Amino acid sequence: MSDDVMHAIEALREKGLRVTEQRKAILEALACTDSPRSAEETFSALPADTCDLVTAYRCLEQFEKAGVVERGVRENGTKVYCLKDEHGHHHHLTCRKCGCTEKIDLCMGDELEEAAVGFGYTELSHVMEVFGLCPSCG
Amino acid sequence: MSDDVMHAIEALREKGLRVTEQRKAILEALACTDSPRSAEETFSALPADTCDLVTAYRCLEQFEKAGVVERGVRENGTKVYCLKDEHGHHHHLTCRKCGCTEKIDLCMGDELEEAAVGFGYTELSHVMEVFGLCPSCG
DNA sequence: ATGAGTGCAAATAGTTTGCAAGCTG
DNA sequence: CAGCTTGCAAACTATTTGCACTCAT
Repeated sequence: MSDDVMHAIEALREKGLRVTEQRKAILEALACTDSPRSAEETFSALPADTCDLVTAYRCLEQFEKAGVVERGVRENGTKVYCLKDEHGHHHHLTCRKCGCTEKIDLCMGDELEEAAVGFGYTELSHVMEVFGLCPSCG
Repeated sequence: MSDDVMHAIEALREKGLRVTEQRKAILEALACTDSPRSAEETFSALPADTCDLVTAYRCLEQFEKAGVVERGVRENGTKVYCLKDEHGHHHHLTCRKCGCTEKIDLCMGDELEEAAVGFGYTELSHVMEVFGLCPSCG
C-alpha cells in the first residue's frame, strides 16, 4: 500500500470516518494513477465485486469533504477525483481526444484568494482545468 | 438591442450560422445579466413560447463553437454560458449559497498557455471558476 | 429550393436518494 | 450495540439524439 493511501486512511480516521474494505480499495484505485478519475472510472478500476457503483459515488463525496481527495471537472461537466499527494494542490492538463493528463504545478491560489477576499467572499474553492490536444493527438 | 447582442449576431452571420428569432432571443437573455447562466436558466429567462428547451441547448452549443459565448461550469458540473463582451475573456466568482456572481478580471491565460505548450499541447482551452460564500451569505 | 434550424418525444449519462441489512469502532 | 456504511432499486437532473417539419438565406 502506497504512502499516499496510508495518509488518506489516517486522515479518514481522524475525521471520524470509518475505514472499510471498499474505501481502502477506492483509495488504492485512485493512488495507482496520475489522472483524475470519475466515479465510474474509479469503480471500473476496482477488482470485481469490490463494491457498488453507488458506494464509489458516496465514498468519493465523503473523501472530498474529508479533504483526502481533490475534485475537478471534465470539459463535459463530469466530476473527477484524485488523491491529494504530498505536494498538495495542483492542476491538470487533459487531452481532449485521448484523455491523457499531465500534472501542472502552476496554481494561482494566492491571486484568486486576494481577488475574492476583495469582494468579501469567504470559504473559497476553485475549479481549474486546462484542455487541449496532446502531442500524439494534435 | 444591446451592442453585445449586435456583435454576436454579426459574428453568427460571419460563421455562416443562421439568425433566427430564437437565437436572437437567447442572445438577448444572455445579454441582460452578468451572471453566467445554464441552458435551463437561459430558457426560463425567455418570453414564454420563444423556443423549446432543446433549442436552447443546441444554440448555446453552437454559440460556443462560433465563439460568441464563453462556457464555464458550476461546482456541480452544470454548464453555464455568458456572452463574450468587449473585454473578452474573464472569470467569475460565484456564491455557493445564493448563486450571485462577480466578474473577476484576473486570468492566467498566458502562464497556462506557456505551461501547456511546454508539454506539446495545442488547441488549448480552460475552465476556471471560483466559489465561495458572498458577504451576505457568509 | 436546399440545407440549417426547430419542436417533440425519447434516450442517455452522471449522480442522488430511500430503505433495509451489514459491519466498524 | 449504535450508527455509520453499503447494496439494490429507483428517482432525478442535465444533456443528447432521431426524425419529420419549417424557415432563413
